[in-house]
Amino acid sequence: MAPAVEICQVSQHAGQEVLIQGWVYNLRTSGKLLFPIFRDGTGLIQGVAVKSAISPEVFERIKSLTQESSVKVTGKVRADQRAPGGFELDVSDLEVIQRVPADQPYPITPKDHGVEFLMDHRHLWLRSTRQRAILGVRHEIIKAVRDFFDGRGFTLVDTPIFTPAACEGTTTLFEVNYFDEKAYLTQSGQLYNEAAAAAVGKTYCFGPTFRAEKSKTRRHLTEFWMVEPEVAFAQLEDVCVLAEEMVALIVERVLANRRGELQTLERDVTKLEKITLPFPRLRYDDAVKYLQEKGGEIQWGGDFGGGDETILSERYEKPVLVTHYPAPVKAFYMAPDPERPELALCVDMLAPEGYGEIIGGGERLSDYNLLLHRIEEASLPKETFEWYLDLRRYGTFPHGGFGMGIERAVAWICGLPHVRETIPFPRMLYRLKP
RNA sequence: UCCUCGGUAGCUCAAUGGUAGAGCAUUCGGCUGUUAACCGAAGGGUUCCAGGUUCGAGUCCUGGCCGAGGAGCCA
Repeated sequence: MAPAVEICQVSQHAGQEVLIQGWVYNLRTSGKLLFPIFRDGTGLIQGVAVKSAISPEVFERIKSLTQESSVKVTGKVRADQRAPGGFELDVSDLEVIQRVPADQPYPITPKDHGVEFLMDHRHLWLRSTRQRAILGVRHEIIKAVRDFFDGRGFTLVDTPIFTPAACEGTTTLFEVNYFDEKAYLTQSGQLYNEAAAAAVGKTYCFGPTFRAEKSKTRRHLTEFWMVEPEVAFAQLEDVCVLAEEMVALIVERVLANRRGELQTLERDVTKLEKITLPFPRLRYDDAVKYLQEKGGEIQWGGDFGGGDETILSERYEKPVLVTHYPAPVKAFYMAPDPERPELALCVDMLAPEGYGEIIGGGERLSDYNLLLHRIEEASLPKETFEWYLDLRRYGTFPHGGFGMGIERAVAWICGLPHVRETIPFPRMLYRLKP
């Protein structure tokens, strides 16, 4: 029996007989020649079956294959310039695990499909070459993030998904029944990260977050994954440096390890190759001036709209760090600028090519009285924040951190028009299935 | 939530208010190097739903359902 080999490894088995286990990607016939293409999750390989070279039963079995039927194929690997992957398989035997019935064929054909149809068949759509490439890049980005923090002495501390209250207001929270009381699905691990930072100094969390925003745009999901580092005694500049170094590493790793995927996605890698340190910095004041010069409607004190972000991010070839926003547009826990208390010591990173905000963070408020005042000002329930206030009662400390939405980062690096393809099973305003 | 656009064969789309059609997919046939193969043939329809106008509605009107693009808000 020939050894089982993954398609990505066939180049090491040229001239040998191997067993490929996978699915039928496509089948072309030309009289007494058959060209089935197989995929196994690691790649594609074209098989060749010549009628005169194999048994009539095997020939008929291959000829009657349908798209996405599962098979075990035995054959000899041969280098061939005519084959799409450089190697093809001279099929000698084929076992059908399950033949997809012809009267109920695989719905996703190699032709065009609409968004709704593909989203309804997301569980099958994932098998396509393009979706597999995105999954690969997403994996690489997450691994790079983990390696980045692990390599710098950060401790991963998991934060809860059920929470008793909002981080930033309750209007955008998913409410769930928690026995006899209400709970909410977390929208950020931020507050818990601050507790963890006092325990381990440098921490990060990575997990799903939920926002019940009725946002229907190309950059919104109701469930998305976020990585959030928090560092004791870090100031705004430290946070900015941490953020840009993390993003630079992510891009470097994807370029180093996922060239093939980027090519599949037809990503212009020259744009990614320009993502080198340091990234440009821009204060909110100057950003507003720039936008006004460009004819924008924005007034000082307002937050940027999607169009504003696009204009700002298209000004640079690298991500830009925008700092010192007016405090009212930011979360209650942001530290004020000692020189201009109306400003927050915060930073947003806007990805280039109009991809918008991928990172938000800054220095946290460490003064007990001011934090209490902000909580009351925001009409937040003080009782549920008692534990958070404890962090200021018992050895309060300056600290800062940020959060990066994984899906927006994946969309940017892959060059995708919509975040729905960046996560295996997207949850959106009008999409809960499959 | 608001604005705009759309819903016709399994899929992608056509069809002046007048016989519902094409490509792909499926089935059958042809082809010994195909590259989303090609060539020939066949089967395949509650035109999203409910009303209305009309001699006649896929097409026009009203309401609903579903989806897409955008806005606000955000990562």
